[in-house]
Amino acid sequence: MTDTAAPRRRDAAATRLLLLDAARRRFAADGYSATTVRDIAEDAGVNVALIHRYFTSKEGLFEACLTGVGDELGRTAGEDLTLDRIAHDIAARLVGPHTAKHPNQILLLLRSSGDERAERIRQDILGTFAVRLAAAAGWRADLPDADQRLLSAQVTLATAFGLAVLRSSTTLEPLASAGHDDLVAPLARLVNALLKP
Amino acid sequence: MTDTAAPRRRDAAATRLLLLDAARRRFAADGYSATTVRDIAEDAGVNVALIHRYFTSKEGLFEACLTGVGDELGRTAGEDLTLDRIAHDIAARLVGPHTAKHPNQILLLLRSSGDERAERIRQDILGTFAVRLAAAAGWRADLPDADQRLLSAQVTLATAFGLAVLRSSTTLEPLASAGHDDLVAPLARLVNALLKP
DNA sequence: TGGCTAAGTCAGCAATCGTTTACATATCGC
DNA sequence: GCGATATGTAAACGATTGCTGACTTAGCCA
Repeated sequence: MTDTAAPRRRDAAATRLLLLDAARRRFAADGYSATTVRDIAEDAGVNVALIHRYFTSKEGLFEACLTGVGDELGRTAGEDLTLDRIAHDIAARLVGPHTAKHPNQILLLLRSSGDERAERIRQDILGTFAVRLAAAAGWRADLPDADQRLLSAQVTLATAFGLAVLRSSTTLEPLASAGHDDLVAPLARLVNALLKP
Repeated sequence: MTDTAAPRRRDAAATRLLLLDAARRRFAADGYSATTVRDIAEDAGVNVALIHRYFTSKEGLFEACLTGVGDELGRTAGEDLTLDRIAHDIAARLVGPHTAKHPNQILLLLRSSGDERAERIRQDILGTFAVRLAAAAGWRADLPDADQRLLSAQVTLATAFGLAVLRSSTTLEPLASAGHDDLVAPLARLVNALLKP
């Protein structure tokens, strides 16, 4: 019985990703301060000291996680967002296939480390996301009711985040075990009421 | 110059409330694990050891905070909740007058300590609150579409929580500085779309 | 193949955490 | 007024935290 696991091949980029991946899960699920660097390192199967080698600090790692989801959202939820697909997209991001690999990464955008730079990154992502949502609903900055429309988009965004939080931290039924289609129904009505021009 | 502050009169119940009050603020604002018992004690102007005397542990104090907001919600958001007052009530709870004394106490219901008993308390409060919301919209357990209606009520609840989180942890404009009336407008449309029978 | 550098390991630092214990003193019934 | 007891204080405990430095070893190129 060779129970001694074969030591992984040395690869800086690969272990960096391992750490980033484990960190994203932990931070999203447990929050910043409840997560220890030793937890992350153990999840990644990597020595603790490497966290500081590749990310200089726990804060640095958290920052990297934030920019990670930022880039991912930038790619996934692209420019071609149409009004009648918003409800579907939100539902997909709550129960979709990526949820299996990266459960509830949206939550990461609500986790706070207290660090100023991380906070700025978070603000930027949320801001551009809200604008993108509003734009899909015909919003433009020079319209007379621009503020009210943007506010409505942010309320819609709030619903998405609230659903993510409730589903991840409670067993509130029927919400907790609602599937994609179950969520699309009320979300479509919500989007229609809030964002329809 | 008598700069030595007059030592408060010894009063167990009073200092218990001082601790509870400070704890509710801290836990709601910073979360469970980011809050230290020394922070709470200092805010309350009270010795750290008294936390363990009156609440046996940090977890115990957190539990007491939860049941506190539970009772308060039970009293404030009474039985007489009508459909067309929901939007107003939610908005009031986000920017209302109690917000001055107890800013964002709703957030406490989303903070997790990991403790099992605290988790149960949280679940109970959220569950009954969702049912109460649904009931105001004509929901009854024996209706054929009971689940869908309850789900819609929980989505509405999710919006309220999402708004609380976003407003407390970001400076997302115009949401962050939106007043009561600004919020009622979209919330009324939302409630109308989701809960109207 | 030998050696140099990058990649990973190990042990332990100082600080802070929740908690406990031993002690001081205000408060109140008698 | 006196003593019993509830209330508050002070100091420290062990455990855990993020982090660091000195060390070992694998990987690659000349």
